[in-house]
Amino acid sequence: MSSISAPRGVRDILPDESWKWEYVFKVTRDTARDFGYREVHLPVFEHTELFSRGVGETTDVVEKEMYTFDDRAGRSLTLRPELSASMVRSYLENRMDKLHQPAKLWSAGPMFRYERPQKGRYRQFWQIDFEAIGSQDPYVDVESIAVSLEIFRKLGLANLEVVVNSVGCPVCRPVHKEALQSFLKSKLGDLCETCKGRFNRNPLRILDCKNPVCREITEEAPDTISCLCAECSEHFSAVRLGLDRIGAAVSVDKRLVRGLDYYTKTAYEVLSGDLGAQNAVCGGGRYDNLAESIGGPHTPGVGFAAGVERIVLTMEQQGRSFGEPPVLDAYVVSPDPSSRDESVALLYEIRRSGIAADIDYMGRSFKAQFKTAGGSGAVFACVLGPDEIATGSVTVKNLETGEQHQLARAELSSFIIEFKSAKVKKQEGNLL
RNA sequence: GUGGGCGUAGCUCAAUUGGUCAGAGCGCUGGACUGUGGCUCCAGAGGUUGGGGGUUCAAUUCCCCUCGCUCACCCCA
Repeated sequence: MSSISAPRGVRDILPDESWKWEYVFKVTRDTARDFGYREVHLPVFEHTELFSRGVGETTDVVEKEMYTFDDRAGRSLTLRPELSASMVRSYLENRMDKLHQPAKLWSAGPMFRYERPQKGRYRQFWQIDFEAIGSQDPYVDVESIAVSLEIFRKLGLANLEVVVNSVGCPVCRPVHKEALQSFLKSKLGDLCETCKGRFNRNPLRILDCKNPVCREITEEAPDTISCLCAECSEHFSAVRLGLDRIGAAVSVDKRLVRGLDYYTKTAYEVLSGDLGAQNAVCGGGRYDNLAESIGGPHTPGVGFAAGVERIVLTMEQQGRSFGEPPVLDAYVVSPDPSSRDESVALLYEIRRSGIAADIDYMGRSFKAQFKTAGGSGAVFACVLGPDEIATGSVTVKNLETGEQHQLARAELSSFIIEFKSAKVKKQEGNLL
């Protein structure tokens, strides 16, 4: 095959899968409404500076994973690798600080990172993102975590591990950094190569290293929690208390460190036990300095992002329901070429009444049309041939029961609609 | 960016220790008396065995390169 294929690391979400995504988005949308978050649509590319300053120059994401290019006017633009920076940019640019606070916003869409593709890791991947900007109340942290857990609960996700930590603020971070560096100084030679590099640039990440040797060494290392300033410490206990109060099963992981520089205080992650190495299904936290780092006034904020591919993957792994896939209500069958025009007219008639319907466009035989009708998932086959035209009727066959009768053509739509609503009621009855 | 595994019809896979026309199931298309699907039966279409090069009388099977997939490192959603 010499035809063009999709670039590495991206994939097509085809109909057999897209309806599952729809379900995830529906649950997300409903939950957003329940929690008072409103949807925004943000651009897929931004000024490169937004990310280099917002996310952090020394982060892996910015250093080696961004899709950056110059546009025709020579501006450096970047395909967004994450959403928080854009969300805060939008908040500032649209003066949302003048509106009711905090601004509770959510969004969903594709993100782009140049990484080696792997299970649950793509170069274009979808995130759902929730941000609450403008408040430093610990209960907003709690709510942010709660939103994500509620979405996962509704989706039926199990085998999740929710971990939380506090990474401090500009006051306590340097204290911890120093304590950590002086602790590690003598052991520097034993650390893995990447951690040696991290020692000066980003020592915090050494705590997060999965290398067993590094883990061993950092076992006794000072954690962020022990170095928190009074304010951060108080905030963290309030968050934990709040989580407790709402009954969220969350454990503290002192080693949890997020990869993006803007996080302050609360950091949290939701891990799935049914994914491979890429097991983070959701990550987030507080970022009280993000707005400042991109040139705005000091503005506190908390949020999280969840990976849609990973959510769907986990759900599939766990055999969760995605609701019902969309199917047609009716398939119009034309027994004879002479009646096709009328059949098409009927098709549009019933579609206009809100019935999902289709017809053959391949010149198939009568028999084959029925076969297609059966395969389409439609409950009804509606036959309109010379006989029916002569009597102003249409023959309706219930493809599930095999029952068939002739109706006046004008009654067809209401017949199908009534059947559908009766079916829905029956399903609801079964649920009760 | 680094390593391991893999790459045969639309899909899932088989086969040739290098040698006649590369197979099956599912799917697709058509048929099994005239206007009725799902089951069954029959038939058909569809592959220069990811692409390129090399070794050989001969390669889908061996070697190299490349592209892609996959898993792990890394990173994270």
